[in-house]
Amino acid sequence: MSDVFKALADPTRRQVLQALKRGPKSAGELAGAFPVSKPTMSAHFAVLREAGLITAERQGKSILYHLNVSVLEEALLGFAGVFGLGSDANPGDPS
Amino acid sequence: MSDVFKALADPTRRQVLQALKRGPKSAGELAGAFPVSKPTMSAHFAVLREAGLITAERQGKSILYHLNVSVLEEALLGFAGVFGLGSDANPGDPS
DNA sequence: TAGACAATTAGCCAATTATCAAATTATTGT
DNA sequence: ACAATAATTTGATAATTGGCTAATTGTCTA
Repeated sequence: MSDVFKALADPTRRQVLQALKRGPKSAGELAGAFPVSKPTMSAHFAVLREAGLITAERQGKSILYHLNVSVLEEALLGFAGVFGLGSDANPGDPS
Repeated sequence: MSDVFKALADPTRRQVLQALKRGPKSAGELAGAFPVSKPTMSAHFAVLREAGLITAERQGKSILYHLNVSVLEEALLGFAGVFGLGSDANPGDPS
């Protein structure tokens, strides 16, 4: 879970996740949308992959990245829940 | 907002926030609860302060730290909302 | 005001991170 | 098999981070 928050600490990586919201995109397509080199983007993809936030799927010459919403949800809402935030009834200790 | 996610990237800092869930605690009290030196904890407090996640209040010799839940909520649920996660109806574009 | 206590700041080091250009791997089409 | 395309890996470097000890600042009390 720490890996997820570490991954989310970088603005570029958060934007990559948002870019994948609508559906999978290729590494090149994503790289083209940010003002950094392809190798740098590749490193960001690796961080996101290792956190489980995205998954890679080879499609011919390209590699398609998919957002893994459930991992994001578990981390974000899970942590929020500890503080009694979010939709939940009251999983945070109400003592 | 990036400051908040950066602050949340460190496990010790996340635990500090949880420790403050029940109410304010002094710097020393918090420092005593973690296996790192006081100066190191002080640096963590500074990061949390600059992110707006905690606020400091001098109380005699001690400094009391308060959790600022609203900042946490805004960051966590705000970002989650972008992905259509959370309690919200559907603020995420449902097109 | 001197001493004790609480916390931060200063100064340093090791490890990690973000970045790039160049080289490498993998795949497709000729 | 070769050339072209897509992406990653390698190798280098600068900046940031997390940690420590020692020194400093601020506050209380004797």
